[in-house]
Amino acid sequence: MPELPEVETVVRELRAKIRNKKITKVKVFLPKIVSVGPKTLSNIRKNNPVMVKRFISGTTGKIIKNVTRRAKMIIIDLKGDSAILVHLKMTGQLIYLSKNNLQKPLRLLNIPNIKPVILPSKWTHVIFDFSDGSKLFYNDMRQFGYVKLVEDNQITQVPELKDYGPEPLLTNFTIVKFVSILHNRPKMKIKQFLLNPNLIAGIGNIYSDEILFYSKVRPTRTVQTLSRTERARLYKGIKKILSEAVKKGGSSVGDFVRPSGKWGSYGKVHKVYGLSGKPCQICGTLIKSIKFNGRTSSYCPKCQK
DNA sequence: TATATTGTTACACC
DNA sequence: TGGTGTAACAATAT
Repeated sequence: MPELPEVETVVRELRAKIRNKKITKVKVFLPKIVSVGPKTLSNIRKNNPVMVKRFISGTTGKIIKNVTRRAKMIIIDLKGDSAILVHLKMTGQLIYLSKNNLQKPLRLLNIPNIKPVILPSKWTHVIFDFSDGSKLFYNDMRQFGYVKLVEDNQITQVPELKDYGPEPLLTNFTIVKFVSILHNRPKMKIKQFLLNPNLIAGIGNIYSDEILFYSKVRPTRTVQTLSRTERARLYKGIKKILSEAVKKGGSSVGDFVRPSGKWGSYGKVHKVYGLSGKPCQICGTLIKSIKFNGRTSSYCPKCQK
């Protein structure tokens, strides 16, 4: 379940591995995963065979200029004014293997007794081959993610990209900006606020729970009830929790693995997410799990007010 | 077999 | 018009 830190981890490792490499071959096993142009999701899902041809011809032979990120979107910049956008959604993976590692079995799920596999697996939907014999695999068990090719001049028309809020780890995301966004949404529950990508980009269910624990604020509080101190703690929490998770290479909950096939270690320091029924590490009170707005939230009833 | 899962969009309502 | 809340959607493992 990749959120900002996981996607950032993928982007950094991928950048180091595939920059300046040439795509020599592209294979698409599941047509609906790929698309061309700044389309909406509903248009992407049409399984268009012409789309697949255009995707393959538009990417084959191109050289990778850079790999960057906006919110949870991976942007693979190609020389010649186009880019491949990859959204991993719930269970997407981008796994890079050098020529020497292609036959090495990988444990692709963070489940103790899962069998190692050699790629492509049954969940591999797209493969990019590079000129040095290395390969990039797009795997996706739930098939919620997508890979789309856009011209650089279309990038601002991609709906999900143009609507994203500020990047929380950039220096231009200041406390003044944060407080003003809060101010515009007085009635929203803080959990929902943190999860909304149009307000702040890149925060999902794991890190919103962890940020709220750090800030000592319950997920059900509305924005207008938050004190000055709590707003400041939330701001600090967003920066701190996300940047520490990036340092540790993400959380590796569920299906997230790094392009190298290794796992991030932030999951080991989760304080509330996935710990429902376990004692709080600060006060020993049992972590509570509630569901609202269709999402599960875990929090400590004593530490979080 | 019913359910849980999550990022994002669609839509109804005020 | 735009903030807000809710439902829907993708597909599969358990």
